[in-house]
Amino acid sequence: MPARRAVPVAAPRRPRGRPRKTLAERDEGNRRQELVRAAARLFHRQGFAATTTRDIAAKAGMQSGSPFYHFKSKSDLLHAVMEEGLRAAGQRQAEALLTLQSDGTSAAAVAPEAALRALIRTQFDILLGPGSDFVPVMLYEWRSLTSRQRAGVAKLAREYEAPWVPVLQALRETGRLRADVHLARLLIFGALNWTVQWFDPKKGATLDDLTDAAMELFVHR
Amino acid sequence: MPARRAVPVAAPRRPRGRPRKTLAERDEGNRRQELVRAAARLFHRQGFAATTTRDIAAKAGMQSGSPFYHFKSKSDLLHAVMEEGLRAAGQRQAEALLTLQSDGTSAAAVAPEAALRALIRTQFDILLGPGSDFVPVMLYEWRSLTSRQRAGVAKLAREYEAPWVPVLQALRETGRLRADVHLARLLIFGALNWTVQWFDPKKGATLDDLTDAAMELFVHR
DNA sequence: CCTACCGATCGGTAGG
DNA sequence: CCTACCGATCGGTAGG
Repeated sequence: MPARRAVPVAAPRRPRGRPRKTLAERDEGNRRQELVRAAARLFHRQGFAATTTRDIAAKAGMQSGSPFYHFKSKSDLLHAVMEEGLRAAGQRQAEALLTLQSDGTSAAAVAPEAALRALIRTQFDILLGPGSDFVPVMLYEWRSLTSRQRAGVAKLAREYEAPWVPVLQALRETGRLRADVHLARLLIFGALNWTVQWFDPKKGATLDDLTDAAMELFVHR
Repeated sequence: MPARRAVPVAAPRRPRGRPRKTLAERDEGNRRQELVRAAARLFHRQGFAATTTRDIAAKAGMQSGSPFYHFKSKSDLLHAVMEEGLRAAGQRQAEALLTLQSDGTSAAAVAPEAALRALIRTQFDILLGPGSDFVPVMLYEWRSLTSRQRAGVAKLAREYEAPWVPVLQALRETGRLRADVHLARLLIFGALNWTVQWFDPKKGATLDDLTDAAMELFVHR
């Protein structure tokens, strides 16, 4: 048998195609998420412009340049915070509405009022509950997005807002709401969103108290 | 007659005491006010952190270092914007309430509802009417004050808010409001303050429309 | 993801 | 109030 031609020695064989993730690579998604979480908290507490990418890196345990390995720009980080916030919010809202339909109470009569209560309670949880940095950042920092990013976020926000309209419409038809439905929705959202500015759980009121007060304020007897 | 001793020639006689203001000096207050106005508009449009003192100087027709002749720091300028906003707002509110008392309608019955309408309408004017940059800046940028400045602004804000409570209390006693008075006031303020985020006069609704919608939403029949 | 760095910008000041 | 400037900070990048 002739000596085989020398072939370039291949590196130790590795499986073809997409490599199985090593431990470090599997971490990658987590590191990215840690950055988003750190950014959400800092943007919420200090505002976007007053937060440096160095602050965020430090909070995620990285060096100053490292966020830019995961995100093209500071504004992309802000965008990621908002998208994550709206995604989670939409999911929670959908779950709340589903629970409502399957809880067995006779739909027709109680429905719109119970639905509004569920929507409001969910909104308070998103705005003020544990881990609630993402949506407040969206509410108070959307000016800092590029206009292209802003358009995308606005679309997600409209999807989140959509389920409120038929509920308010139904309440209006039963005389429990007098105002124009669209203006009412905007005013109600303002009342809820503004709680981010003043609500302090240490002062005694709970999110349920807040929900009761809101229902009493908006829904007529 | 002996020659008089030479006396140092005095500069052209000027009146004693506080000098009459020259044109340039009379301008000084105006220049300061121009800075505050320019700052209010820019802080409102871009946010405090995203506005540079150079932006403000340029808008007031000055060089980059000149704002610091009038204000010790950027944060002092912000503080001046807020104090001016609250001062003007308090004055307008007081006028609105006075007009109410002297318009001749029999007080007892209509009073609380008419009073709430006047308060809301005034608030919309302050937030959305012509020249309405100052109070929105206060609402959305108070975090950027030093804690000492914040305490002063908070005190003025409490004075502005005070007249709302007895009005809401009276409405509650006549059954036109069901919610707790203090929570109701906070929720109502949120609904009004949030209009800064979405109200667009070009979309057809007027401040009177907004006032009607708010009254219909909050005041039960 | 770190190291080392750049270019730009910013609040603020001295001196007139 | 302008001129001229400083020191610090910041978003972002090259190269490994």
